[in-house]
Amino acid sequence: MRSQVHSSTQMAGEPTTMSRENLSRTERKDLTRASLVRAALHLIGEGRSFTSLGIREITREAGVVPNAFYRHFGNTDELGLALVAEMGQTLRRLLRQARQTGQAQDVDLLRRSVQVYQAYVKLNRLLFLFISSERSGGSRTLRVAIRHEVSHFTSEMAQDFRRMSDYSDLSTAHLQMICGLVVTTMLAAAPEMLDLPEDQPLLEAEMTETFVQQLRIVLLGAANWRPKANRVGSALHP
Amino acid sequence: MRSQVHSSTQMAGEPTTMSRENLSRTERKDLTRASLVRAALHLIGEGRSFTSLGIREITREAGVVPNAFYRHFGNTDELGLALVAEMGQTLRRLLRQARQTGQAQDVDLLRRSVQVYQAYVKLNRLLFLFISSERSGGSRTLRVAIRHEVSHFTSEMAQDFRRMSDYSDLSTAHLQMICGLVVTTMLAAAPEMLDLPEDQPLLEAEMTETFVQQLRIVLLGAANWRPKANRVGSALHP
DNA sequence: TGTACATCAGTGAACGCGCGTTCACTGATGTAC
DNA sequence: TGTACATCAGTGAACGCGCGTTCACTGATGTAC
Repeated sequence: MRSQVHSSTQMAGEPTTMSRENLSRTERKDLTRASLVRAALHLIGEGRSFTSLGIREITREAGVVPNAFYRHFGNTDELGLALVAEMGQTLRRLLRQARQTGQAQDVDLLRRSVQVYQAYVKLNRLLFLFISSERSGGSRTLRVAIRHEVSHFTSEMAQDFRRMSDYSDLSTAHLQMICGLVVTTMLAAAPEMLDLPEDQPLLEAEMTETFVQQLRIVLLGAANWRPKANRVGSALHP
Repeated sequence: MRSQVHSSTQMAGEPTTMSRENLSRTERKDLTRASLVRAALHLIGEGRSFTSLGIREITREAGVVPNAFYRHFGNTDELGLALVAEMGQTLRRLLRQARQTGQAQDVDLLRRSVQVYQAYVKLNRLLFLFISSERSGGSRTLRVAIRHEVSHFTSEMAQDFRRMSDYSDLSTAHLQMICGLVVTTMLAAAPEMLDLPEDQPLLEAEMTETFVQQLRIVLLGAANWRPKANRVGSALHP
């Protein structure tokens, strides 16, 4: 293993420096794997799109020989799937935290949730950059995987909605449709949050406000909306 | 100019075969330029992402020597900007057509508009594939250009909303916010429409229905929503 | 109208480069006895 | 516990390939007189 220390950023995959000593072979392998994943994320953070990353580029960043890549992944898409999995976990954590926040009786549940979301997007900046761009940009494999995670997230959110009195009489399909709208709005907001210049708190507050208003409109609409009977039928036989 | 005929697809940029004869130099140049743009779109249609297209690949598809590319564009991003411009025109045409459709007194304006939109997405399939994937995936230059076209489109839509009685008392900023939500929903729906298998009319009807319901919820919410006074202030000084 | 010259869209060959992937290897870690 | 062998994460060199970009060019089109 090279001792080469590269780039000044903290590699989150390696808890402490020189931690490779006193580890089993499996543990060391996992560290290398993690550092490949972190390297890819780090390159994304420098403005590269995941799709355009190459094996040599990633291994160079991770401080490992190109060939070593194949001990962990068959190709870059497989590494991408690891990132998608991480994204799935992040979204699940997000929902859990939003739920806790919601249980404390709160004057403005929506605004609190938006703040939780915003904090999450900033905290997981690189992951959100990744999914924003690969959700429709990248390889078919990645797109399918991301869509899968997102629809899973939507379903979990629908479960939570079920418990709220405003929506308790809606069918599962309709709840899914409503949460789909919420999730679309959330995911569209993420890249805009990430593009904001750091030193513009006013712009950020404005954007947050717009985002809160949009979600409020969606929820207001959803609370007042009820399906008309037989609409699918009439769409099929107009 | 090579006489090589390649690929079985109709090149929309060349109105009739052998049309190059009897044309001025400028006209021929424009034809080549158009065929480069069509070539890029065609490759997108084969599942390639625009970001990953190379100059050699595009010129090969256009039946022209790699070097010729530089007579028309400095790099692939410049070609992308041509596609963005085309997209802008398409969106403006869409709005015009939706407006005409709306003027005929119609029992269900929203559903009609959705049908117009769906037809447009299918008709301009490759363009919508392009913007879906480059909107957050590609180069910074392209992203900015696309975002610019989209916000222009949003503003025009806000103008149209202003004339509707349900929203006539809202400020420009609020109309923009509402239309932003509508546009986000529309753009998110496009790739899903395009991913549908051709031979599944039931699935398509279901998706259309979901899409109509989502927009109905947004409009219903927007019609009932009115801004609370001083909200930005309270967000800034919580 | 005819001629001499300028322009310039597209050609064809060449370049250096970084890529993905292969191969045989090394030497520390793990395992069986 | 000690020894002999197997495993396998990471190495280093090499390969063939397609890429972007350059250069001098060709010959039809356009222009000036």
